[in-house]
Amino acid sequence: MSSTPENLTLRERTRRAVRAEITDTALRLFAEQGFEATTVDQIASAAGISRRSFFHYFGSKEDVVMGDLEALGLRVRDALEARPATETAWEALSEALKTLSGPDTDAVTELEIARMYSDAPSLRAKHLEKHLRWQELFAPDVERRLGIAPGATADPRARAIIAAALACLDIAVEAWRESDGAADPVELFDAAVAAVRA
Amino acid sequence: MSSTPENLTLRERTRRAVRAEITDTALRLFAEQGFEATTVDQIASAAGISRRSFFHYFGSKEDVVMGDLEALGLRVRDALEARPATETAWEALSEALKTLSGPDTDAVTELEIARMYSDAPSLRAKHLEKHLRWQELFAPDVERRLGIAPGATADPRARAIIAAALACLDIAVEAWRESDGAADPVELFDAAVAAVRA
DNA sequence: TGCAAAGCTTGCACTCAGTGTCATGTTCTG
DNA sequence: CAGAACATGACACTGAGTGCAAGCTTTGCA
Repeated sequence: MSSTPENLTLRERTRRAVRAEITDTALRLFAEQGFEATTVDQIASAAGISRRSFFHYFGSKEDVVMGDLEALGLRVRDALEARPATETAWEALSEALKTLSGPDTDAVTELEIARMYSDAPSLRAKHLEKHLRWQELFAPDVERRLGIAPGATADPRARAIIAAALACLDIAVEAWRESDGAADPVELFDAAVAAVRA
Repeated sequence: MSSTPENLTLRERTRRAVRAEITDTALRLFAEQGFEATTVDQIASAAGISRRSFFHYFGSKEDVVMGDLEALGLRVRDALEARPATETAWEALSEALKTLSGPDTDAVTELEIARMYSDAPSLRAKHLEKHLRWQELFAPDVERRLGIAPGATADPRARAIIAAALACLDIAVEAWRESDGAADPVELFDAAVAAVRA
């Protein structure tokens, strides 16, 4: 279920190819010069497109690094909704989030990206913004598990649990980066969750 | 311990006065036109200073709204360290954070600010950034309470608890804003914490 | 009291991100 | 093949934020 299904329109295929090309170019430049020191003009001309076209593909410089967090969020949501109804909100959420650390993720690139986050405030900021989106995505399921009428009230409980779980995720990734990829991210995440729930 | 001690140099006093003046002007404009629709030029000329001077007082447009979150963080840290050593990390943190909701806070202004957050992404982003700073501020005390050697390891536990507590705080404020200030923020916070720790 | 250092204000010029518009070309659909 | 839909790039523009230098005021010290 990945890598460019052939039964796609030409436009769509080139679009994806160009997008990938921009991403590769940009990540290379970021790794070489740092995120902030790299301008959109540099990325565009290195990728052989115009500055304007860059912004047809990505809403912001940050978006290149973030990848498709929206799609990732949807995947996690699906994993969450697939967990048995008998599991508590915390259990189901934790397990769903662990699907992010699949074997298909490229650890080296991930580590490079994680390192960028640590010295580019605007990147961290956008990332946290995305988590706010995820919060809404996961809320219905978590509310169901808590037995709250969905979306009806301004009940903070579901959102609090989700936000806490996402915080654990971020902390785990951060600790993983600090260990230079040596530590096991899932273990770190479990440790974080355990500490929060103790 | 507030409002312009008189034994201060003239420069310092004027500096504070100007800063306050800019803040008032800016908040008024933000309330009238919205945060994003208000430009720094507008704020500067409405406050009777040059655009350049504005940036001598505030690092960014967002900073005007945020106030002195750094100082606030220090206050919370002090409150945290003043809690009895017998309290758990969660207990101490919760109580320390509740000092933010003192009787001296102007609910009307706070509500207006909270509303701005909800429709200005850059504002939310900067706010979350500040919380990252708070995390470092609170970490030593929390590590002590957990019995972790301070700062030595990449142990995620202290950071996770702090991040979770701050998430509860944000969620509580958000819910409070949604209730238009009707609900009790401390109750909302407690509900959030209870849900997370359940 | 007077003078030098330090600080404040401002204008100007600059970089960079991001957006709107429009003309030109390419691909898709029927 | 015609027309719709989309892609591209050029141009011009806004708005945030920074560096620099000139001219002023305050302050601290001799």
